[in-house]
Order: sequence, then C-alpha cells, then structure tokens
Amino acid sequence: MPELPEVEVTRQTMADRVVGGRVLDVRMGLPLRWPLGIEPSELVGRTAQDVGRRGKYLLLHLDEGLLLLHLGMSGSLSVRENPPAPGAHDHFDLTTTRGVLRLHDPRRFGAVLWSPSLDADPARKLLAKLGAEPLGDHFTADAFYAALQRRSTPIKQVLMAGEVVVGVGNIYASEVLFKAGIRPTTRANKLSRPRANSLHAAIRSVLHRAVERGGTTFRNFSNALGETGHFQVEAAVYAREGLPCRVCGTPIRQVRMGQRSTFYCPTCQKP
DNA sequence: CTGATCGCCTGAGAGC
DNA sequence: TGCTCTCAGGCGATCA
Repeated sequence: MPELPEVEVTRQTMADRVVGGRVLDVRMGLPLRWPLGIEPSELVGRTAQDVGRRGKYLLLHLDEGLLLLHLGMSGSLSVRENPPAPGAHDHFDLTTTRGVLRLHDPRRFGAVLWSPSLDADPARKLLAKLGAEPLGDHFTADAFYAALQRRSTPIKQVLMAGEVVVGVGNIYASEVLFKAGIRPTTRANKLSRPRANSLHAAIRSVLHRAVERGGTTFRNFSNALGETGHFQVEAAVYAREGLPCRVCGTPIRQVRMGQRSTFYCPTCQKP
C-alpha cells in the first residue's frame, strides 16, 4: 500500500492516539520481515513519547528505546480502543492505556523492530543510507542536481532506490516523471539543470499534495483511524497503459524497469 | 565502488 | 469449479 504520503498520514493519525499511552501488553502474530529484537514483555510499562518518520519507517519513541515500524507492500496500522479479535493478518498488537496499535499486513513484508536508540543498531543501520526527505528543508534543487550527477542509472531507478531522495515509490515515480516531462529511462546524470529543477519541483508538489489529501486512493489506503484517503486526482500515467495521455492523447506506454511496472507518455516525456 | 537480480509473502485476477 | 500464471504502492541481501 504505502508510499510516503500514506506513511506520513499514518504517522499523523497514529500520533494523536498513541502518544502518552503506557504499554500494557504486546502480541505477536506470524513472523514479519525481521524479529522484534527484544522480549515483548520487556516493552510493558514503557510509555509512547512521540511518533516520527524517516523515509517510510515510522519511529515510535518510547521512554526508553524506540520501535521502527514499516508497512512493506501491504501493511496498515490502526489504533483503536476496542479492536476486534486479531485476524489472520494482524501480526502485531501493542496494547496501551490509550488503545491498541495494530499492524495488519497480509504479505508480511512489513516490520516492527526495537532499537535502543536512533544511533544504535538496528535503527542506525537501516536509516543510514536514506536520502533526503522530499518535503524537508534539506531537499533543495541544488542538492538534488548534485546528487544526480553521480548516478548513471535511469532516473526512475534512482528515485526508487531512496538514496538520493526517500519516499518516491513505484506509483509516484511514474507520476512525478510525467509531470516533469522526463522519460523514466533517462540517465540521471544526463538531466540538464532545468530538467532536474523541474523534477525536484514535481516531487515536492505531488507528494505534498498527496499528504494534504490524506494519502492516495490509487488502490486502497486507510489511515490509523480507518478512514480512506481523499486523493481524488487520478493518476496521470500509472496503470494507464494504452489509454490516451490526459495531456496529448498519445497512448500511454508500459515498460518494466528493475522488475517494476513503469508508465510514461512517449510524447510528453522526452529522453 | 556500481548496477542488476533475488527473495521474502499472500491475494486478486486472468486465462484455460 | 479449480488449477496455473502473473502481478501487486518495498527494500535489504547478494551477486557480477
């Protein structure tokens, strides 16, 4: 499900309902991507202080240590006072004095893992290589252009890799490249400064707008309150193979890049 | 170092 | 109905 806007919306809705809660119980379902890294019982008694985010990792800071939560491909988080009995795909329940934080994740590519601090492993290792926050002050056009000069990989894969900028997943990668008029296969270091500027602006505006709208409804997304997103603007190119480009009418093309479907308009997007 | 591929899982939908 | 195949909003590990 989640790209950055969905994760950020989850962070916001979850923080309101979990901060200040003291852990009463921890229930683990089937294994997720990694083991928790601590005896669940050791979390009991700790209090949630804050919910941060780095890339697509949610950071639930406790009064000692933190939990890193990742939604993988199919995860979603909810916080409810009286949740129903856990279903087959509910693999983590953190019961607190304020409600139950629950991870629902059918494919189990998601993760919940404990780290003593941000500077210690596993947090340090997992977050070390992450690129700039696309909506943050450090993600400037200057820095973006400079980073692109060091990569000869196709721009779409540079965006997806998350080492230059985080949070641009498979859908938004196609969407922002369309908005910037750039072919996904164009090598990053071949982009001119004006085109890099245009892509930088597209990333910020598209993601900002998606967060404002509460996450996308390209597929199904619900925030930690169970409300669905309101991103009504339809995809410009994603999943529109063969359909006419909304700008020029040319049929949208689909190609595979790094085993991920990629969509573009051959007329609007220049190599 | 880079770049490309692998594999973790389940579910939905298409085609036969 | 039921099988097989492909694909799905991620990403660290592993290879050349």
